[in-house]
Amino acid sequence: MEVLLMKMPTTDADIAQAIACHQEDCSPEAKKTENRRKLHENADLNSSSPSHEDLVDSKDEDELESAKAEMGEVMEENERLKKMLEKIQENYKSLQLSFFEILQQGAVKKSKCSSISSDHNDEPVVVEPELVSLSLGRTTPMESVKDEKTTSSIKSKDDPEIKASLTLGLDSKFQLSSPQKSSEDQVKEDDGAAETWPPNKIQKTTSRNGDEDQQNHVKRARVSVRARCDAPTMNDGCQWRKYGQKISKGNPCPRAYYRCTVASGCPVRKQVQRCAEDMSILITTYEGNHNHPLPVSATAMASTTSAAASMMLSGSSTSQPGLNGLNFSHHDNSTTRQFYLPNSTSSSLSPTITLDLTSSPSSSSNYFNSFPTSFPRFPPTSLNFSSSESNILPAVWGNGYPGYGAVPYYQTQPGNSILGNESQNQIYQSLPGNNQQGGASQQSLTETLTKVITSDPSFRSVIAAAISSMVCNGAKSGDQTDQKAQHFGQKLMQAMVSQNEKGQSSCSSSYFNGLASSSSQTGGSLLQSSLPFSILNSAFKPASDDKELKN
DNA sequence: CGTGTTTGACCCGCGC
DNA sequence: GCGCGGGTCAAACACG
Repeated sequence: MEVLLMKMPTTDADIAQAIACHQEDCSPEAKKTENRRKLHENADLNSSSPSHEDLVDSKDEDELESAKAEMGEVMEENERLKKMLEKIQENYKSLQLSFFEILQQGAVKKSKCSSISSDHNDEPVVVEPELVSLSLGRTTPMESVKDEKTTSSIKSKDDPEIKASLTLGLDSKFQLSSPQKSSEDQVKEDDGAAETWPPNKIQKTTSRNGDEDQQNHVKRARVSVRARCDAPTMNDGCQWRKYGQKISKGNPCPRAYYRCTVASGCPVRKQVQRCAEDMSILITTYEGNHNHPLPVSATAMASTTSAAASMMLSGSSTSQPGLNGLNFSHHDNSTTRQFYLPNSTSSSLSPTITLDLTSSPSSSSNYFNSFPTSFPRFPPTSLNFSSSESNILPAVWGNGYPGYGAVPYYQTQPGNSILGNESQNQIYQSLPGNNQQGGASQQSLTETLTKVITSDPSFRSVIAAAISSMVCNGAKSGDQTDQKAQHFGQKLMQAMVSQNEKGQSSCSSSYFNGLASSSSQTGGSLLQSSLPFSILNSAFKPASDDKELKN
């Protein structure tokens, strides 16, 4: 029986438990439940081999002893929890102190700058101290030294409470930064959304300086979706009109060009091409954002692409090189080549993110990869949501991260993105510094995963949408792996919610509570029946998430 | 007849 | 400057 119980946890359950056990060795609650389970097993074992004599007495004794043992353990747990609470309080106080200290520094700097500087650069002066004060370790270069001192003096970065606060700070930064966007940027965003294709021609006429160039890069963000599909195109819910076909070099299969016909003037285009190495894999590359309401059936993919694009763009524009000592390690070309749009001029100019919904064994080992590219600014990024392997979580999460150019935070807002640009920053932040090399423990990986997902709305929506895509496909095909994926998604959510309820700050748990509750408000989402995600809410209403976060 | 697809021509960026 | 390759256009065609 015990053997059965030991084997009972499927890989999905293991994953869920691995996520739940992200703090220290394992969270107290998890230990408690584990102890209870063991006690229960003992009781079951005893009861499963009943002797006719002394059955009642031995049972009573066992119960008594087990009850005593349980009480002792519970008391131990209680003590441990008390210590943890004290620790959290201490950390909170020191954080608060450093927070006010930084605020004061910011105020001093502000007064200095306002007295010195002329009137035209007021805005950065106002913005910067706020960003610094709330970033808690992620600062502009100007403040990095001071901030490093303050944060390092508080506690080591490995402290989960600190990390939670860090996430909170980043979200706060995100929230604050949004209203700081100048009206000019807002106009640019609107232009980007209402842009009519072809953008290339617009680019020709408008590309004069770096800012506009960046805007164009933003407009041309691409999301590539790899999925196994027998049909000529993937049914993503949108209406498309084919406007061209070309045989690209290096691939015998022709590439088809489609544009969205749901609304006239919609700038969204997609390219559909079969993978040269595996004809059953359909590579669909989306470009642009829809400027019209989408049918419900199309929201999943649209949210995926939008969130993924904005995630990558935000990361590329705001991350700092060598952050937390992380560097990208280049993957073997043999495993990454398939993700490229081969020799695509546009792909080399455009940031491209790949959502891998296939079950290709060659790609199942990387779930957040970055690839070497000839264009250093926007390296193609891959999110792999392979559903065939049950060991989806322990996979290595990106052995490194690209050294994007450092760009001041307040200068870069994705043109058509409704999402914040914190995504990748948080991913960088959450990743345990040097543990990424080879022997990273599963614990740290799952911890990283959890933190990233819980702290980032856009990334969350990417995962939500991607999983939903798998679930939807599974519903059609009845594939067992997709059912696994669905199960995994539910486990993932449950694990994260429970984990957040336990040890972490209220930040993440309320995040997910809000997320779970918001899914009921969305209405009509394909996800609702299968997953407690809300694509629309998570992808397009980050502000509401942050409100939840505050509460 | 309206809508969508096909396909050759054209444009443009990039590398040599 | 030239060639190559990706992306787009638009006339011709197919289909309901």
